[in-house]
Amino acid sequence: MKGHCRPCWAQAQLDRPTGPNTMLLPYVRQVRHHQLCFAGMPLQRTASPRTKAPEAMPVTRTRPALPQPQLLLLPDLRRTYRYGMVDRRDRQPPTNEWLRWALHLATTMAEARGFTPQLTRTLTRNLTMLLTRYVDGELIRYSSYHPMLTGRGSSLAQTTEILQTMGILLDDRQPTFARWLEAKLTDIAPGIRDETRRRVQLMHTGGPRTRARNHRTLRGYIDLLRPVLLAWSEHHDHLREITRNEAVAAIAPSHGIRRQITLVALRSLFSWAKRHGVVFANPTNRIRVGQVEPGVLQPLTADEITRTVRAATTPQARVFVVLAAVHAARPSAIRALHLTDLDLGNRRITIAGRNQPLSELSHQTLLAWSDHRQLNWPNTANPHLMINAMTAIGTGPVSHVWANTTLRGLPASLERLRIDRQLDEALVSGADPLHLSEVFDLDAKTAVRYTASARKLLEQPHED
DNA sequence: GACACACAGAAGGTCTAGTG
DNA sequence: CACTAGACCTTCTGTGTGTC
Repeated sequence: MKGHCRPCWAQAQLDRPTGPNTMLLPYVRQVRHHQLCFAGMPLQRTASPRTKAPEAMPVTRTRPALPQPQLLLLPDLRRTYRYGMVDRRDRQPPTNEWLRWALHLATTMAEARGFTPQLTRTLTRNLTMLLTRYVDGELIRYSSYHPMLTGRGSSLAQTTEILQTMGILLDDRQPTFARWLEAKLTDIAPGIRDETRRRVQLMHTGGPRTRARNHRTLRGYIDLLRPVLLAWSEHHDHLREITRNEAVAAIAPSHGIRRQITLVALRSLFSWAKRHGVVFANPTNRIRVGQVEPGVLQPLTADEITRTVRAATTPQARVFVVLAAVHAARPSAIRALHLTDLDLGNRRITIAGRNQPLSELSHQTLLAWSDHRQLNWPNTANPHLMINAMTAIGTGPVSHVWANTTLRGLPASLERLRIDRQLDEALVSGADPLHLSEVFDLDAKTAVRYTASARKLLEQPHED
């Protein structure tokens, strides 16, 4: 056993409980066992990060010795494909050790994640096709196999993941954000464009003194900045030529929140440019945004809520509606829920880090969903509570569109349900911000905003 | 120290094109 | 057919700062 897979050792490690919810345990066992049990391949011994265990814990495995990779492209994909169509019905292991390794990774992945037989076959075929004639030192370009696999409806993502795991993928896809940014910066004067690109890219990736911003935030900024930068490009070649008056004039046409964000984006750009010596002075200094008056949050009517509840006919829609309407959970928090966050035995759930009791309705809804999940995807390794046919073969969360699909077009969206729940609590509690903050773990200012709306509603009751 | 205001960013909703 | 990613617009939330 020394230096090789030891299922007994693995089992002993896995017999330790992993958390309050045991639903995940079989999957964890399966995945971790396969990570350890790599048949036919020697296992390297590594010391535990916490304790020195010189003769134990075979956790990482070796792969065929990989020389320094060179950009040696597959010369002729059609030829490669033809060679890939080898008849493997004799069940003999392939002679190429890279292909053997890839096929083992594929089998492991398929078993661990509960792939369908068809998906497993497709993945095997792809790898056979790509690696039958593979030789040490080659890198396989993503763009070289992408058109061929997509044309065949193959498991492109899984194939790419395995090549990446093996370290033989040359991912030449252009990042979506970079592509989008380039398109947005066209027709802008080079001196302005280049500095803006530098700033936005830095905000996107983050740096030693800059944390990475969400791409949606940056998209919002650029959408508002583009008309301003285009107008400046007609008369200027560089950011340092922009005066304070021009900055004021740039935000003058917009109003409300758009004006606010435009100024925030300009200020962010120029303050960075000033710090890095790109401009001599910051033209956005001392320009005030002005206060955007927050509106009064309005409660949903009984009819609106009824329509949404009736529309939620699928098990997953019921979970989203109940958690939003009863626990004021955000859709993103629901999508991020893991099985381990749910403790049906003790009737508790942890949403966004906050542990809370489950109501009877929530308990019943989640029980129904658990049954549905187990029935449809019994072998999935995805640790998320909410999964669908596509995410069941992976480990990621479902998309935000899927969460809203059944409620599309209805007045009471998940977000409205969440807000309505918090507003309702504010009305019932006599507009007490402390109570609201306690119940929903809200920031004090947010709680005050809700209670302010509640007070206005109590003074001027809604028509309904 | 309390408060109001300003700022910065995240996330929701919806639509469309593409993928498996 | 079910679903995702991306795009666009809108809205909500949390933190920082200036003033009294």
